[in-house]
Amino acid sequence: MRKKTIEDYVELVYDLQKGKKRVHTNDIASALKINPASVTEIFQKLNEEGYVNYEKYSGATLTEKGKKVAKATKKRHDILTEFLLLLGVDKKTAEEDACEMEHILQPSTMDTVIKFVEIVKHCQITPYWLERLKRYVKTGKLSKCPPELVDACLKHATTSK
Amino acid sequence: MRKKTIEDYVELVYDLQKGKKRVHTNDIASALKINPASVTEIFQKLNEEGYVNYEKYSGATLTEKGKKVAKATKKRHDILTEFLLLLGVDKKTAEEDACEMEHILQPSTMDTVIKFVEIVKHCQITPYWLERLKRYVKTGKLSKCPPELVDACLKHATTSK
DNA sequence: ACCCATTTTTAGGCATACCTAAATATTACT
DNA sequence: AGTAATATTTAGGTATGCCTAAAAATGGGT
Repeated sequence: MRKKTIEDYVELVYDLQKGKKRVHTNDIASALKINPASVTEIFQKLNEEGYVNYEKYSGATLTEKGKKVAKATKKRHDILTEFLLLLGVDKKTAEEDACEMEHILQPSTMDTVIKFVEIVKHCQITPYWLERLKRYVKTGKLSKCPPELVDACLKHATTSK
Repeated sequence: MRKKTIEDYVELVYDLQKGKKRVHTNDIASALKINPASVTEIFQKLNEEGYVNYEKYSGATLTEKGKKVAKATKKRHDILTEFLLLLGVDKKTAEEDACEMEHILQPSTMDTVIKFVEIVKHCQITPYWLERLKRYVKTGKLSKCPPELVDACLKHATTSK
């Protein structure tokens, strides 16, 4: 199975598993609007590859391996969504694009994104130029950066080398 | 054909077309390290769908439609690479991840990325906190943001509302 | 405990994007 | 121009992730 397929399904099983013991083919099928028969096949393969414990007619639960993948994928998803939101992407689009990005970005890129989000979130304020970016994205108008601010940044940029 | 497949092949034809009249199945095959026979099939389908002019034994050229797709894809690719480089992702990884992202990001997300790159590039200096991010990515150590800078930003953030 | 509705699986099919082996076209050389 | 080497295509095959239709298992109501 493709990485994307494994991660997508395992993540969904993880979400649907909350509040119930086992996830049934129908749960996945209706969530994804695909045929239950297709989910049966997927479950069989996920079972073979050790991501779920699946038994005929009684649904599936995640194995430790599956849980690990699900949590990692979900974490990437959440961080990427937050990242896109910070940049000014609207919520729906951020969710959707994060859903694709979570499968393709390499670890070192994810690490960079994580640190980006971390820095911005731990700032006492939203960085000025991020606000500028959001305004630009929303209105299409780009304001000029105040010279005093450039100077202030410049001072720190050079002193830190 | 899948969007990704069309874009990837058309983009490659575009690159290989430079300096020669027609792109042959072998050119693509050796670039992608796949079997020439597979490229024949792809060319036939791209031809049917109007992205290339393909004729047996004589290779393919891009149609206007194909050129348009190739240029747009390439542009997205370049901007995404630049974006990731700005964040501190290393060159090789940036190229590779851009290559995947170029097919999945929605137009509004791409627009945001474009504006991000634009703002940072048109800054007289590299924004201070972007430098901080790069240092953090590289060294794993996160320096504290100088209070004066926070104050300066804060002033502009509030006055601009 | 039995029957009927619902859920789930099985079996067989399809498109995509790849493969190998064999056939055929092109080209380059003498 | 004929032939050998190379390039390209055809034919047939594979795995993936979906489908439909039909068979089989499950479970709730009386």
